[in-house]
Amino acid sequence: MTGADLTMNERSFIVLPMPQIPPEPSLDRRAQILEAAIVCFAKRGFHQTSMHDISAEAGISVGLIYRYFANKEAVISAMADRHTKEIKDLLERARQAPSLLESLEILFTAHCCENSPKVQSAFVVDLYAEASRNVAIADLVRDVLQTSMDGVTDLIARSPEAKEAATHGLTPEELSELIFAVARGMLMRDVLQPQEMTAADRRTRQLEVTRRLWRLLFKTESEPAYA
Amino acid sequence: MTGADLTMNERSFIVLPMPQIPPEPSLDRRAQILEAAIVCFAKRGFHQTSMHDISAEAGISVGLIYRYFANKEAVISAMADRHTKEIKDLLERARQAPSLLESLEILFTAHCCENSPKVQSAFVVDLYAEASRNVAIADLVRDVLQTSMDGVTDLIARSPEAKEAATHGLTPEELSELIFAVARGMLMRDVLQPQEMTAADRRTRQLEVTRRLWRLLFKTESEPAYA
Amino acid sequence: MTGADLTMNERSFIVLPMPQIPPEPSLDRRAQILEAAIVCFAKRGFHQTSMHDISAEAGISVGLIYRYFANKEAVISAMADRHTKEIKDLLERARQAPSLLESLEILFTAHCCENSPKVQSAFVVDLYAEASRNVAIADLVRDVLQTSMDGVTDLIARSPEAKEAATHGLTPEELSELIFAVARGMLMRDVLQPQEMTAADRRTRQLEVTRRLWRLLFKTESEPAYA
Amino acid sequence: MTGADLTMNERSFIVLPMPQIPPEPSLDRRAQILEAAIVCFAKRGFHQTSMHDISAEAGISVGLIYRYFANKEAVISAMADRHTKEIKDLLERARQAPSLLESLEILFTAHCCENSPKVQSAFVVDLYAEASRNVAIADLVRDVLQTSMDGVTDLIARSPEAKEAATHGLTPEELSELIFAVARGMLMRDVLQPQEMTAADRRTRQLEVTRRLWRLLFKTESEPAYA
DNA sequence: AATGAATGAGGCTTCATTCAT
DNA sequence: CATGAATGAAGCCTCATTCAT
Repeated sequence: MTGADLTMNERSFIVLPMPQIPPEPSLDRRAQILEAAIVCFAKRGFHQTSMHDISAEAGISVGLIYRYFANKEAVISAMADRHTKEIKDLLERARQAPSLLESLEILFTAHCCENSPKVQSAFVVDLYAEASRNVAIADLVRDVLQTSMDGVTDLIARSPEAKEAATHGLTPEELSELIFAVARGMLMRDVLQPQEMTAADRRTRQLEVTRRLWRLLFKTESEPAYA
Repeated sequence: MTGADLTMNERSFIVLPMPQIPPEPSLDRRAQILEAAIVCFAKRGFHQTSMHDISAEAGISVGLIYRYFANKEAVISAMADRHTKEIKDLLERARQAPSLLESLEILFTAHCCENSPKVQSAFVVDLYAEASRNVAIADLVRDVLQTSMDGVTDLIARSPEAKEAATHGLTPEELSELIFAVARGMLMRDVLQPQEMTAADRRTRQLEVTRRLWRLLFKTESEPAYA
Repeated sequence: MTGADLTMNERSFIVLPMPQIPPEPSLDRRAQILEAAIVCFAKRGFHQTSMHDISAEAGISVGLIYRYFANKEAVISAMADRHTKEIKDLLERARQAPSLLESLEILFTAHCCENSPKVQSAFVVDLYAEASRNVAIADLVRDVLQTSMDGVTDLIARSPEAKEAATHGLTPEELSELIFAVARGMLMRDVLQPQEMTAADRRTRQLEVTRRLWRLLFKTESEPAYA
Repeated sequence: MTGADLTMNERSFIVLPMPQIPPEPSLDRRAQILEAAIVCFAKRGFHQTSMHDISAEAGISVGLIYRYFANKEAVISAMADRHTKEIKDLLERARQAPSLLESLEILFTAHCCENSPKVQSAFVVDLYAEASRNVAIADLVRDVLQTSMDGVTDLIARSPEAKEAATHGLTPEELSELIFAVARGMLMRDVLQPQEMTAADRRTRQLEVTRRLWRLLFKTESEPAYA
């Protein structure tokens, strides 16, 4: 694993999603509204975001939102659905990475993208907060989490690295659980960072933790320590 | 680690905090209000909780809250302060545990207390969400986190177990960071659990993860697997 | 007066208006819209009916309504005009009845028609309510009322039954006024009936009152009581 | 029945209710709000009256209304309840009149009071309109109507005038039904009168009709015609 | 100290109306 | 001629905050 890999990963984020999205003119109205909504939600939280905030961010009138969403609750739900899809996409991308380490790097750095972070950390924390009092959201989040964890469990089970390594008597499932706990924990920490911190800086920190975790879980003692 | 240890940990929660607090009659009004506030905040979140909710929960009038707090913002801040103190108490208690494992168990199960969890997971997630848009809260949370991490770093550095163990080339600080990431991640997961889940069940799950993590970080390969 | 008469009256409603109106394809758009409007108005009232309700009921777009009516107010006005015409038609039909009693029966049962009551009681009550705050509507309703009353006054004046009868020292005009008061009062009562009540049941009740009134006004004491 | 009686009746309305009501300062808030509400409702109708209209008329803030009523619907309901009580009071007053004619006069002129008409005709018409689409209101109106009719049926049954008179083979119940139909019908007509018409003028017209009706129903042919 | 009545700004939502297609 | 997306004003309601008692 060298600096070259890092660059490659970085490109895979920046190059893939951006090109086919022209600013957002012909983009479906629902999508446009959700795009505006996540900006507001990440900035102010669900319940401090007013419908006016969203409409202003989207550059449309308030009333128009109601042509696409029954009410504010529905916007939040749709937002949660969108998040679900993005997480699943992310998982898919992680699955296709050439190595387990790179898979983890993808998962851990999804929110560190200058232009279109797949995962806005503040939004996700808010989503969990909402889940604690909205059963529908809780179900949805639990589901996407389970799917993701299953995916990573699978990844680990198939991974030659993982097999070789002494996995400390932990099952792939347990390893996956630990990995996701760390990922959530790091996301939570991310919201404490000053807003000025760049995506690149966040990414650097995340990669450090990712590699540390990877070494811990999948490197045998005999091998020379990484880096 | 036996059933006895478990009981001991449990007592350390229930016995310690209760005695010096006679139910809450002469108890300072501020404390009474904060007590009511956290119930509401955990149930509904900061911004869905109205001042009336708090006054009703406390059994006093709305106006009275304003005699003790400048405004709602101040209640949230005071709440965050109180949380800070509780976390620091928790750290203190963890420091005094006879072993590193037990220290970790204390840290990981603070929110699994039937009667008065020191740490309400929903509240903490909300606090982080708030931190993402309120610099004062962010500073405070960052500070308490740093203090806690420093404490655990120190604990690890002093721990004979840790020293003996091959710590995979990770510094005590890095280990501490990982531990807190997992702790936060597990807290976040906790809010997804159905409300019906008992404190005991939550605790069991937390202890499993704690021990798994401890084994991973501090047990050398040569030693026989735990349990 | 027998069952046969009743049937005849009934037919006079169903047979007369329908034929020249082929369902409503080539039917003028205005009429189509008004047809939809009265359904909505009777169901929800003028001001709880939205333009969208009307357009949906008519199976057209909202915008199209504005091609035929300047605004909602204009729809209500046109509706009132339509009502005026229907009342005048009704009067004409009543005039042509073979006897005064039958004339009254027609007037009193206009709103008890299964398929297309000429007079929807809820609508009429709403129209009067509107009249109380909209001078234009008030003028129109007053006018149609006056015309109708004049018609009935005339009918009474010409009626042999009425002449024969001791009319209690009341002029035809006064008798007409009383008749219309009762008619309005019964219409008002009709809106209290449960929606499930059939047109036939309503009609039966109306006929009872009509005959009672007729007996009262136009039967001499000496004659044997009716029915 | 002479002019003297008329004067007496008139006084009985104006003198009785007014004295004990000082403007309306200490008057219960609920009552104050309802007082403002009926003014607005009579002027604009239920659904064109905004909560702001009511608050402005009452000289209070909008929010305060919600301390006394759950929502607008509740204001309308309370208004309907109040109307129920007023009608029952009216009935009581009518019962105590020395003669049947005077009872009827009271019932027919309740809405013709300069300062505080017991019955605002526009409001009542609106109430019936509302009843046609709100079952709760319909039940209430039906109930008060039944009670009133029963009261008058009873009055008729006891009345010596009525017994003497040939009541045309109509039962007291049927007579009562007819009387209330006329009363409702006259109320409905009242909303067509220009707003400028004074209470005195309305009253005069109502008294004419009342006496005409009374003569019709309760005077035997043999007696000399009234007036 | 304590109450809770009162205020009014602000949020969600609806709907009459317009207008580009 | 017809559509329905779009606007924005206005209505209902909540709630933080104040203040007279």
